[in-house]
Amino acid sequence: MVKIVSYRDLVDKLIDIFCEFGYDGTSLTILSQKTGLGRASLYYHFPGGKEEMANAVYEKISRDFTKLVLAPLATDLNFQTKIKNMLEGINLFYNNGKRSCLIDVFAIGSTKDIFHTQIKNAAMYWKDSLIKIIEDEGIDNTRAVAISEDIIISIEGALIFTRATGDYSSFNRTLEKILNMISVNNLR
Amino acid sequence: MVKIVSYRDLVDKLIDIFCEFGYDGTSLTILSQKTGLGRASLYYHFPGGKEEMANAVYEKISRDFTKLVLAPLATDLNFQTKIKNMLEGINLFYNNGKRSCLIDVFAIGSTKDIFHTQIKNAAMYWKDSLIKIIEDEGIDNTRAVAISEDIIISIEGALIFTRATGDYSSFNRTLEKILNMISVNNLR
DNA sequence: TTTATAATCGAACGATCGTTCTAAAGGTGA
DNA sequence: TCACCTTTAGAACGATCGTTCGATTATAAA
Repeated sequence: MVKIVSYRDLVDKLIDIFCEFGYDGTSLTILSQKTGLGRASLYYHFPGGKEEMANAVYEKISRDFTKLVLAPLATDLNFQTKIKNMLEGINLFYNNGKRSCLIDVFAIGSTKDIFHTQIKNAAMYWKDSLIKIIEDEGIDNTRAVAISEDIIISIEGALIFTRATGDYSSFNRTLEKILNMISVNNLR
Repeated sequence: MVKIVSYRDLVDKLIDIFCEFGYDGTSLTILSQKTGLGRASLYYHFPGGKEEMANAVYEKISRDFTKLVLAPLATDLNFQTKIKNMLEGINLFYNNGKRSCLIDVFAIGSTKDIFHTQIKNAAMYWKDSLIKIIEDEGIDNTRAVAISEDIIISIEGALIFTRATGDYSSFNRTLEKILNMISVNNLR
């Protein structure tokens, strides 16, 4: 096990734990065992307890997603490059499809109500960002909306399919498919 | 609330409950309140307790999926009709995208290890069924695999996206997109 | 070395978990 | 009415939950 030496390491470890067991399935006993910290030590770092740990995890994930996936779309680079960079960000964010649970963990169970609005806003923002840069390529709105949804849906679906089958190659295949699809010739 | 008058109604209700709270998030207190049955009454129907309830739920879902989604692919009808019937089955199975959690509930938390193999097999069988009928249309294997994965991934992704955004229309739009995609002219 | 703060720990708390208990109500055929 | 089986119910069990407690160790500046 990777030794935890900083707060950042601790949050990274919490991400793995919540992903493996889900929020409701993660007990303090599990958290203590997997992090190597005593129960009281966890409460020293997160006085709000389990819920504050989930918040820290969500905020870390949210920052990573913004940096790796959303930020590349807001640059001044050309269209193809922006999409390519976004897909590389997706690959990093989801660790080649191996970390497929990031949304589901918070979309199910006790955390559902807490994070639903934030997840919704993130999805909408992602979609709107894609629509904007596709429209900038001269594509009409209706088609831009369809393409944007298609991109996001393909990525999310590939994550689910990959987790179900254990076949990580299908995740990478999907990312390549998206990259091929968005050559300007294919857009129209 | 719909009154529960039979074992079948009870299992249907359990599906809704597990979908809403997840397996680990569903307590016996919740189960008792939502079904209107006392704790001991639940144990009368499911002596194995919570785990047996989850099994009953999974088996019901599995039967529905086989009947609504897989069976249409194994008929003697023409290709387009088979796909069309499958998509209608998907629409029924997922209730227009409103029941998007059927897989995730069992793929996360304590039930993960129990049902992982079964979920994997179901996904593979679905994919193989699609590959077979696409190859029957004269498409080579490599392309048939890609198309099959694309269909499943689009459906699963649309479910995730729909749950995140609350926009059920994108689910139906995705099903229509698949139907348009699989006209034999577009396949090659 | 002394002192102050940061970080750790396991024991123990009340609450809730899944489960089991005993008993009663409801229904059916004799 | 009676006996019998199905189905119901809530109280109570031990176990585990998330949380808090008092106290000890580690770190670092004085």
